[in-house]
Amino acid sequence: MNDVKAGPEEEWVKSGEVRISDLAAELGLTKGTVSRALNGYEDISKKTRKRVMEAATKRGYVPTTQARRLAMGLTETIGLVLPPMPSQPVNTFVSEFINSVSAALHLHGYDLLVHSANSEESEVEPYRRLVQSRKVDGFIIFRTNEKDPRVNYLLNEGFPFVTHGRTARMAEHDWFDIDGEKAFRDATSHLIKLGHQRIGFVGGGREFFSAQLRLKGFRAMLEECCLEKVPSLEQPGDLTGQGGEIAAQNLLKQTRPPTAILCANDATALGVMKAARELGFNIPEELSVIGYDGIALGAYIDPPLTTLTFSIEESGKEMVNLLMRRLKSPDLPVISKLASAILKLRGSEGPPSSIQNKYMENCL
Amino acid sequence: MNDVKAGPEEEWVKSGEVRISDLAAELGLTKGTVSRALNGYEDISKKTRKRVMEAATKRGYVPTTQARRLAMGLTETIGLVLPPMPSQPVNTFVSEFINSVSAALHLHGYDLLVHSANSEESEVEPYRRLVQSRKVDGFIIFRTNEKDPRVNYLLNEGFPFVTHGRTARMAEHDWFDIDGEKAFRDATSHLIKLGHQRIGFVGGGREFFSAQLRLKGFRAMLEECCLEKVPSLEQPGDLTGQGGEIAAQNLLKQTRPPTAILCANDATALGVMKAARELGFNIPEELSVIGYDGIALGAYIDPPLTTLTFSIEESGKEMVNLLMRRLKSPDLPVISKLASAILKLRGSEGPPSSIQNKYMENCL
DNA sequence: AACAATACCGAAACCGGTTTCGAAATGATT
DNA sequence: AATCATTTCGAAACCGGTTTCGGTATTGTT
Repeated sequence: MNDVKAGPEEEWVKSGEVRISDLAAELGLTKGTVSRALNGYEDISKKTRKRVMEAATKRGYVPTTQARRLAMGLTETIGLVLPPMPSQPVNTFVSEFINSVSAALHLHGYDLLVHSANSEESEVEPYRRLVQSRKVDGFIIFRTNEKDPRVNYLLNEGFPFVTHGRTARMAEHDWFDIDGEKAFRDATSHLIKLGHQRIGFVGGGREFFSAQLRLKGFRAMLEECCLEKVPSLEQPGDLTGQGGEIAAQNLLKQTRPPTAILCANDATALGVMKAARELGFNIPEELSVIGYDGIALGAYIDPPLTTLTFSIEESGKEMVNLLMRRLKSPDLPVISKLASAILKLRGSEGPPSSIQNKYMENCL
Repeated sequence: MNDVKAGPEEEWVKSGEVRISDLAAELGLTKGTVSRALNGYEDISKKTRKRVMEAATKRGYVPTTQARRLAMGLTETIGLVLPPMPSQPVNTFVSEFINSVSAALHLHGYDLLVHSANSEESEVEPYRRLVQSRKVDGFIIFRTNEKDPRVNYLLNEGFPFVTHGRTARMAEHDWFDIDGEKAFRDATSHLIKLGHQRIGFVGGGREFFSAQLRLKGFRAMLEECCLEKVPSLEQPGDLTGQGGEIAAQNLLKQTRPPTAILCANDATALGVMKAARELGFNIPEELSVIGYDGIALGAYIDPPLTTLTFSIEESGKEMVNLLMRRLKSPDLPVISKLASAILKLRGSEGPPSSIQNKYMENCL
């Protein structure tokens, strides 16, 4: 039933072979008229419009995208450049994100062009190429840095884009972000309420703005609860499992190790848990661990990883909305959207062992 | 230094604004001549060619992709349709795959169009749309089923594509695959050599050809080693963590549970490990578990997951090579490439506890 | 010096659509 | 019935390139 019998005398059965001029000739019209009939122009009589549309569906006419786009002067394509993959990609985020962005774009008739970044060349080079060759109408950018060369280039070029994550120039471009500061305030508060007094933090690289904001939220809540800020409990990381391992070793080998560790993402958290196991810390009895990202895998490890999670689907949808708005009216003021993450308790955190918990009454 | 000073009198500074006709006018040539000069035609004198190319680089001329493609009658774009994401996506594979495919395509001057599959419509619908609107020249298909509607459609349409994975019609199309049969023979052999006699298997859905082949390899090695085939030790799965959990419960609640479980992929293996923990089985002392996919996360759980792994980068590269060959000469005979997975020992397997191991001498 | 061969470039068609403009046909008005 | 407004469509330009074909200008041959 899926077969299409294509006799040699009816080669038109094969889809995608009929052009607008064929249709026009068959109907005794010009291609201009056919085009207007199909595109809903008002200066076409109902009768001819009907004739045209029937012939079009009967013959399976679908306009050639390239020609349409050339004529209309737009590509109906959005570019997404994958950042160079870290050697240990725990990136379930990326595929889900691509999926949701692509689906959202499709609703607007747009396509998604995915480009990979060659790590040998400059970060902006792929963007420059795509802009110059006019392959895309706009960009989706994710994993922003505070000072982001991509953002600088595109702003300078006046080329439309939306970022996932804030930047130093966030007042000049549309962006979507998760409120990581609030998220980490929440997570920190949760740990403090459980009784933790010494809480460690493993961040991302200095270049990741979002990681900085998470640290900020962590510090803010500590201060709000009158807990002293201990510099040695704040360790840098690189958002990978390995980075988490190293940071955790630095934390747990201290004479007074923390009773809980907040991690800038789940990959880091997994590294932290690995290091903790190897150093003989039981989780969550002797060490609570909380991650950020909500990767599904976290539910399958032992103990299941408590994490801050957000809807990737929503992220994609919102970003596409922002971008479409920008494309439609380039001169509108920039807008942004901040979504919040929620703390998904799964079991890798709990109250500290009672011995460690002797300063509880310090604060309210 | 990243700034481009664009005075109002030199709007040409902005990239992407100069057309081939502008160049031609400036040089006193026709656009046809300019085009041929830039594209290396032989009927252009060295002198003019030099003039043209210098002017082109000076003015930053880059041909408009859409126009070029329309004129040349090809899209230089390859389509990749993401299968509907399972609710529990442990798909680090997908992003890595997209990345490698995209990078490989770029070397050939091709772009990657990523489309998401709407789960409400037919599986082939996205392909049909992309073919009819002539948005792509070919497809990369992955996660094939034995009877694959997408393959049927494209074969019927005579449209170029390459699959990652075999199908029932693999003699009719180019494909790349990992030798899952051999991989599971190896893994099974490894377990048998460790002393395991009762080995469980958690497969993928019946529809996944690759999962069937893995089962086949498992059975083949059992037979080769004179171990009896126990039907109750072969459990179906669905390549998700949840499926693994359920299957593991079925296996481990038997009166004589297996001492090792082979899983059709890593997500399944994680589910199996979770269920095993909950039922009180220590891994690897009381139960060995082996997965398939080599996801990086497996190294961070406890115990680290032993798995069959292969190079996703190689997969992408090889598939692109096959597809490019096909596009260049559509009438060449179909070819295929089979790569092998290697067993990455990480710690989730070991010898069975001695009590269970009393039938050792049954076989050579 | 006359003629054939070659190098080089212009002209124009083409890819497959969209959109503007004007003219013909139709209908309404007086 | 003549005039005017509307409806409806054809003609042609256009988007920005590529490619074929043919005609000069130049060079090489005898």
